[in-house]
Amino acid sequence: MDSDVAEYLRQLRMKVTPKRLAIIDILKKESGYLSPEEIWRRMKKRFARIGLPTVYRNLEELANGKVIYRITHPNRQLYYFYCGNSVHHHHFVCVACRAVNDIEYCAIGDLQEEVRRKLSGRVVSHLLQVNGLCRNCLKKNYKGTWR
Amino acid sequence: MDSDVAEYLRQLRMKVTPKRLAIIDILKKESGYLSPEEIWRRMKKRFARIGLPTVYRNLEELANGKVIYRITHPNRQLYYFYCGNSVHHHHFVCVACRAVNDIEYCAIGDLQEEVRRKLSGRVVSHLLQVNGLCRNCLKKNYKGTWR
DNA sequence: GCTCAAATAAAAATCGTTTCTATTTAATCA
DNA sequence: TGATTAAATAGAAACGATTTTTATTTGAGC
Ligand SMILES: [Mn+2]
Ligand SMILES: [Mn+2]
Ligand SMILES: [Zn+2]
Ligand SMILES: [Zn+2]
Repeated sequence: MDSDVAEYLRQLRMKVTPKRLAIIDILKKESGYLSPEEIWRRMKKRFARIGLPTVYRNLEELANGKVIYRITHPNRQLYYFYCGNSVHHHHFVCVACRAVNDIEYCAIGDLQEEVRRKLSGRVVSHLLQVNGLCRNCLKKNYKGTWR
Repeated sequence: MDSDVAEYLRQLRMKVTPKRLAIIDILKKESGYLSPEEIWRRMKKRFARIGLPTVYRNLEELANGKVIYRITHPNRQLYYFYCGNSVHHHHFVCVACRAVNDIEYCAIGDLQEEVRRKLSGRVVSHLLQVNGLCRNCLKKNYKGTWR
């Protein structure tokens, strides 16, 4: 359970430090995305000394290693969430409660096809994020602006 | 040609100022996206006095009015481009030369369907951007990192 | 032309993020 | 185990893209 993560970190040639594990644990327990500062606040409950730059650095490294992911937020600040799903997929983000859920559908095949046929170009990466209101926030009739 | 823009600005209740028109004109003439500072540099060739905050403010307001659009860049800074296509579509962005081309294909119907069926949620917006190398940069064998 | 809200210039501030440097720690191996 | 060493960290400082502020100018309506 936690040893998967440790093993995965070793594969990435990253040291298995208590703070790294804690950051992953915090994100695992959260259903939605968090900002570096929010993660830092939670870290301060677990560690007497923990610097904000450490949180930033680890978040970036973990995202590089695909242990965690970023969402694209209209305020253009950084937000991260944990996702253990290793097959290609995208995300449905609740703009009210910040919950992140997997979306299986991806039309990259058709997109590549159109780029090749009409533009003679080559697709290198793509970004698909679906935003909206999750089941719960829909029930609560949340007036949806981004959080 | 330029009066379309003026008319459209009036519809948006925005004053038709020379600087606003110049910003749109600069973006229209560009095949790719530009940063606020790059637009400012071009503006300084046309106006003796032009402040960077004016450029920022106008870019945001024009984007709100859908006269221009943003791209999502990995460095999380602001970039804008002009697009006159008024039907729903997405963009293919060349990471080498910054060219932006329209993509017609959009699977929003299927995505909404999946969100409703599997998550009982409601889609409010979606973000689809395809990145890669355009025809020309492919020819030049450009080693593609983002610009 | 006159009026007034909107737009602007210029300077300053903001603040999320990154960099720097000395210190600590995890991993390796004797 | 203890020594070694590169990676990780704390804390302070810097950074810089973007935003705010205030006085001045300008476009639109009459
Ligand atoms: Mn996922
Ligand atoms: Mn377009
Ligand atoms: Zn995909
Ligand atoms: Zn779409």
